[in-house]
Amino acid sequence: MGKVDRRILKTQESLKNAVIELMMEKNFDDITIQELADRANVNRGTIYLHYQDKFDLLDQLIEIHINELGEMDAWACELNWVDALVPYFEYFEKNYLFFSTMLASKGTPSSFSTRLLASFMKGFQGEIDRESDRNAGLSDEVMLQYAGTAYVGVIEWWIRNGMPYPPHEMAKQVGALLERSL
Amino acid sequence: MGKVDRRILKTQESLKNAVIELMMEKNFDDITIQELADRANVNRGTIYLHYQDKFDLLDQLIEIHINELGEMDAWACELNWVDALVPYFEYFEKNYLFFSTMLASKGTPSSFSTRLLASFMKGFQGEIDRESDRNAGLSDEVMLQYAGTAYVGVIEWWIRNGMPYPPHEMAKQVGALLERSL
DNA sequence: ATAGATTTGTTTATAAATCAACAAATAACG
DNA sequence: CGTTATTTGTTGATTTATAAACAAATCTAT
Repeated sequence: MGKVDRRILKTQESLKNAVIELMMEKNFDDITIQELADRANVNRGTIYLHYQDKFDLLDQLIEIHINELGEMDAWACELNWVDALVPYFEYFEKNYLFFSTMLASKGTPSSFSTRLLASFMKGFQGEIDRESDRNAGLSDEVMLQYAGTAYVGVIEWWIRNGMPYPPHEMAKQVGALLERSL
Repeated sequence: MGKVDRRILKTQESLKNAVIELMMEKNFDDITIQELADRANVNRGTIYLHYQDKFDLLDQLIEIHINELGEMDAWACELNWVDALVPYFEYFEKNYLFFSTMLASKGTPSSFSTRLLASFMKGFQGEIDRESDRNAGLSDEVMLQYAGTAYVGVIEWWIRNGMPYPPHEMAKQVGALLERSL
């Protein structure tokens, strides 16, 4: 895709930061378009040039992160689980503000955790061990659901508790557990 | 004056921050217009919509601070010296990055210290004690030059040394000294 | 010194952001 | 309920920022 105009990127980043900031201060439903515009230092009308409404804005913000997480698969598919997880936890750490806000506000529209889970399960699909007979009698569906919810659950816990372990330590432990599960 | 378009303010602030940032990294003369544009995340041509060249940009940046310092006189003219100085040192502290960069780079065009000195001397003019005969035999010129250079000198020292005393302490000491000098 | 590469300052047309004004939808409240 | 106020989404005219291209000036090496 050709390069996007610099102004668009600036505006969108301001708005995305504004959403995160405001969501830390109040419920998403209580945020008004004017507030978003003020916080992002952008004209109210400008928002409508990019988004349908504030829900759309939040959706796109979520989508960006889901996509970025998805793209990390390509890099990781050659490594073992433990090493593959390191960049993920580093990503969570880097975008701590976003994830903690997203996972904290339970009333978030288009449930963030659900989308995260779906994304992870899709990423796990090719990784199930069918060469050995270790998983004979286990269905893909169950295994994916099992590993997916476990992974999301651990991330939620880690974020909510202020990231008590460094990313590489999390990768090591979670990687070992995932290896056993798939 | 009517309110300025939001885009103008954003662009100018980005550029002014960019100058300060780059001046901390390299000599002003070595900074290129393209670098400024990149750092400010602004098109190169946009710079010419606001400034003649990089010298003009720096000049206007300086002018803003000189003017803001000048406007503080109005607030302060009723107080004694010590109290009057507090907001000044708070201002220096708040804009630490600017002042330290400006006072550090000796090769700065349109010598910043000189302009600062002129501004202070002008502010001191009405403050010389002519009611008592304490200053009989002393010319305004000498007294202004004396107090002005002393004041600028102390500020330079304070900034260069990482502001070793809090603003109110500086105000107290410098205030006492200025009271004796004028 | 001079050939080659950067940097500069200007110009174009185009795209994006702005402001102000508006009616319609929602919320707040007596 | 009804009425006031707020928020929303859209519009149109205008301003600002953008990218790309250009010649001229300045820097850099050889």
